Amino acid sequence: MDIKPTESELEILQVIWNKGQCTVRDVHEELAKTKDAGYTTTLKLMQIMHDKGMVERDTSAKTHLYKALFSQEQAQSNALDKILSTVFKGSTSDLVIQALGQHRASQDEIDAIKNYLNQFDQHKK
Amino acid sequence: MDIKPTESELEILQVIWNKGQCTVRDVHEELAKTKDAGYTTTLKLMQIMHDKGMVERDTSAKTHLYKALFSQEQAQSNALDKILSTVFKGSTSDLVIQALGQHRASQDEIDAIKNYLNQFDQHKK
DNA sequence: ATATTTGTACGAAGAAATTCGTATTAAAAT
DNA sequence: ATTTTAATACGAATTTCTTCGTACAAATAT
Repeated sequence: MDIKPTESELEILQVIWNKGQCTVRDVHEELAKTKDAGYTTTLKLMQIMHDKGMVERDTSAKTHLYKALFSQEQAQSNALDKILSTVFKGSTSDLVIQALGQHRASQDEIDAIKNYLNQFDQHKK
Repeated sequence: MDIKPTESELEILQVIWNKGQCTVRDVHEELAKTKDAGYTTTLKLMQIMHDKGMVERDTSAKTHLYKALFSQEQAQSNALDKILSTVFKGSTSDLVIQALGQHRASQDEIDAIKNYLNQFDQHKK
């Protein structure tokens, strides 16, 4: 499958990933908090996402229920690949260092990353 | 300034960042290696980028010379912000760990990151 | 039962990004 | 000098994304 959600599609997917399953209204109310778009706009977008095969939906009841057909992790992986190739010349370490420099991580987060790296070392050894 | 290059614009910027300075032909030949678009398409895009204030150009000679008006680092920073908010729920450590897991870093890269993290610690202390 | 509310379907307008053809001019080659 | 090549300018077609209005159907409230 071709995972390349547009900007608006990602906004919607985020809501779906959070709730696991959503009606159009769920998504719309969530988006309405930070944005103002009409209800039918959200509806249409979700229908298009369905046409594209990004989400599935249960139409057994009047109000349809949508689920994502790929995980947030897959989207993350894709997003990383994309920016790695478009702005980081493929250098993961550049990306990591820049990310850490830019958004101060908490000590816990830093520890988590260190642990991760250490695990890696042991594995290599 | 508003830095939000489109997909095609990023492809072009990459070439410009690499060479530092480019003619349309430079860019086009580079892109032609992996893509096939007409020369005037690239030209037009670069003109639009100029209109948008993304690049400057020296028109003193017949063949114009283009330079980026923002650095790759700025674009990186922007790209990171964007995917952090759209697919990583703002969690830098998630992003970092996923990036490391996905693209095996070399030992040198891992060391570089560790050093970076250690520096951070000392600073905090 | 009827009116209102809540939902989907869908066409179409609008906006943004991409692509390309043609005109024109400047430089280079013959 | 003239022809050919290489460049820019720019309008316009195309495609993709976004937004919204209107039509209609089902559920709910009166």
